[in-house]
Amino acid sequence: MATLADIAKEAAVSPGTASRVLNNKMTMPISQSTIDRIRQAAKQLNYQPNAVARALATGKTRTIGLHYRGTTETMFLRILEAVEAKARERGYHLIVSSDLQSFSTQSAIDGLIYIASLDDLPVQEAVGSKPTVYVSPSREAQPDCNLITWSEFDAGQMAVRHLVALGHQHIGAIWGDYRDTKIVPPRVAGFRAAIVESGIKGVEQFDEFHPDLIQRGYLQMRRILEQHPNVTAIFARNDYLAMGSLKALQKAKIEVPEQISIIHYGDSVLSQAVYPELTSVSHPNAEASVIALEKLIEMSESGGEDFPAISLPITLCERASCAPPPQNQE
Amino acid sequence: MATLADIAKEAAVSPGTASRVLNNKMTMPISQSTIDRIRQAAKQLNYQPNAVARALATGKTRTIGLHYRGTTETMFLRILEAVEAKARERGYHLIVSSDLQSFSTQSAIDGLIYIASLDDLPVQEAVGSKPTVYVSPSREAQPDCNLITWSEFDAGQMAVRHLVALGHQHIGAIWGDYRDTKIVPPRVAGFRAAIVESGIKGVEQFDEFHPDLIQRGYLQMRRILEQHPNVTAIFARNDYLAMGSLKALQKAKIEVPEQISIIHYGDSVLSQAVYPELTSVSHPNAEASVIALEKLIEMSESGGEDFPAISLPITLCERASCAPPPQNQE
DNA sequence: AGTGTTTAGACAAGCGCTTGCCTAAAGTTT
DNA sequence: AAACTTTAGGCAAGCGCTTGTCTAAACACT
Repeated sequence: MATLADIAKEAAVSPGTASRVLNNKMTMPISQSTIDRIRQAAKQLNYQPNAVARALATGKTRTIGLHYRGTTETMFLRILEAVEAKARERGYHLIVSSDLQSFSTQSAIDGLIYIASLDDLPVQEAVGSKPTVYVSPSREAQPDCNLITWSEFDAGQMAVRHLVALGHQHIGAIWGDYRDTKIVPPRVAGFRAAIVESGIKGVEQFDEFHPDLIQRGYLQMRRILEQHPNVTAIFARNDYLAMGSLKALQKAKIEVPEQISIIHYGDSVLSQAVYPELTSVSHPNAEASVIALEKLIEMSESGGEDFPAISLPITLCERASCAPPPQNQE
Repeated sequence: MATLADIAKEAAVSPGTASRVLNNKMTMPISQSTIDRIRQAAKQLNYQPNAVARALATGKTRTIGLHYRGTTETMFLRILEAVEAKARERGYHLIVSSDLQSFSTQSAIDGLIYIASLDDLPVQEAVGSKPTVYVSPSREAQPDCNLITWSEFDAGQMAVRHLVALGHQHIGAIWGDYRDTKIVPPRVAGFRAAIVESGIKGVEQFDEFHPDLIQRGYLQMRRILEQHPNVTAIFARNDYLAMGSLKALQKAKIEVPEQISIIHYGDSVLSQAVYPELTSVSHPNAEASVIALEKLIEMSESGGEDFPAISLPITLCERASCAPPPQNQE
């Protein structure tokens, strides 16, 4: 492993000069011949700067922490790939952990992306003085909260509006159980608001607990089928619950979407893996995380200030699981 | 941010002594009172050692690179979580990237886990002198290859044997298209060997190209249905192809597993998200990656030597998609 | 020829931590 | 009491790189 001193010696210059040349930090005039000599020596010795030494000297590791947690699971790879591609483009590395502790102990990161899909309270303290950007839906937006967010209310509303537009008059919601989360309630509120605004009938289901979300969706769907046979469309709170609901319908030999339509929140690879492919309301988690990265880099490099919440739009992703309700019903 | 010098001053000792105490590296006797004083000063000043400086001094970053690539997608989170939990336990961090380049440029890792699900050729050069452990199925095992592997042949064989044990006599394989990979052929070989050993009929399908694997599975399943209506069981090469096959069956209103059974290779979250839940032959990718991590740490810390391939067993994960063939058929 | 201004690069002080080596005081042995 | 061993801890040299400051040569100008 060649060091800067090696190449300095080879090129007969001081390490300082070599450093400036190789980093293109020409804070002072340097003759072309010297530049060439240094560059060539570096090439010849296959010089790779020692990232650790550089980090110590500059105080920047060019590494960003990515903290994930919650039900992001099916989305995670998509987020990671997007963020990582951007990081690579900017010459950054990503340290990934689902444990905040591991970021506090070490100080090897320049900043932290905190993806809170559930309701973890962002603990500013935990990361010491490193800048942190939060990616989280519907959080209360304080002035300088460094938050990239989107509206869960809109998500609930959008789902219902889509179904209503198709002609549905009786919609069931599969909530799973959201008593322990803080981000689902706005989604529920959006659902309810849209139900009211459309003057249609909505039924909500959140009993039938089961530790496995897919199973929970299955059980709750069955309950809806038993108790509300006239429901023609279902809104599932997340992809796992949607999978469970679909299972229940398939098992009951109910055609989707001919007899019952399904729409759900949070489109992931799962949505496209099943038959029929699921129409979904999709949140901009990956995009938000990429923006978080860019903000973080900006904060770290140019001493950017804390910023107010940035809100991204929810989108509807139409696939095959929604159709107009059957004619001869209700 | 308190530095070691700060706490040394506070405790009225030299930084060197403080370092030894806080790292429990008592290479020399130190009085209890001094120890207490240092510990207390550290606590009081909320001392967090600077990981970068330590890394520079010791030559160890306590960070491992994780390089993933290929069709690992649906498995990835499982692998990551397993590896990360172990890393955390050992006080290590993980830098994740799907681009090898980003590891070669920086020297901020102590070692690299190279997960090659497809057929990337492990390029030793690319990572400089850092120890690398490969996680890959069925690769030729050289003496000191630092490889954690498993048998794809066994996987193909196990799938068929399971179906045969259930009474199937006519099995179809959905291969997708494996001309561009090096790891699928052994799986195919295992499939064929088991077909021959059982004296039953096997048909294989790998035309009908479509860039999307799920779609490809769908199309190929349809072909099998058309051309080999007597097939009673399907082995899908991977989870995406299995999803597509299942879709095709569901669309054709064929009951799984009552009319046709499905088994596939590579159990992931997808296997459990659909109805019926898919029986699968599952590879030890996550376990292998964890072992890779441990090996790497050992190599880095105790100067462990290169090691020969470690082969892990394939396992069968029985779920709901396989059953005996319908009685009245063939 | 003497003074002022560029130009080109050397020097060295860190960044914060680790660790081999050295020394002083205290205790032990005869 | 002299010589030796132990105990306790200081000292300082790095790790490899960055960067502010200083200097020597080269050039320009009267």
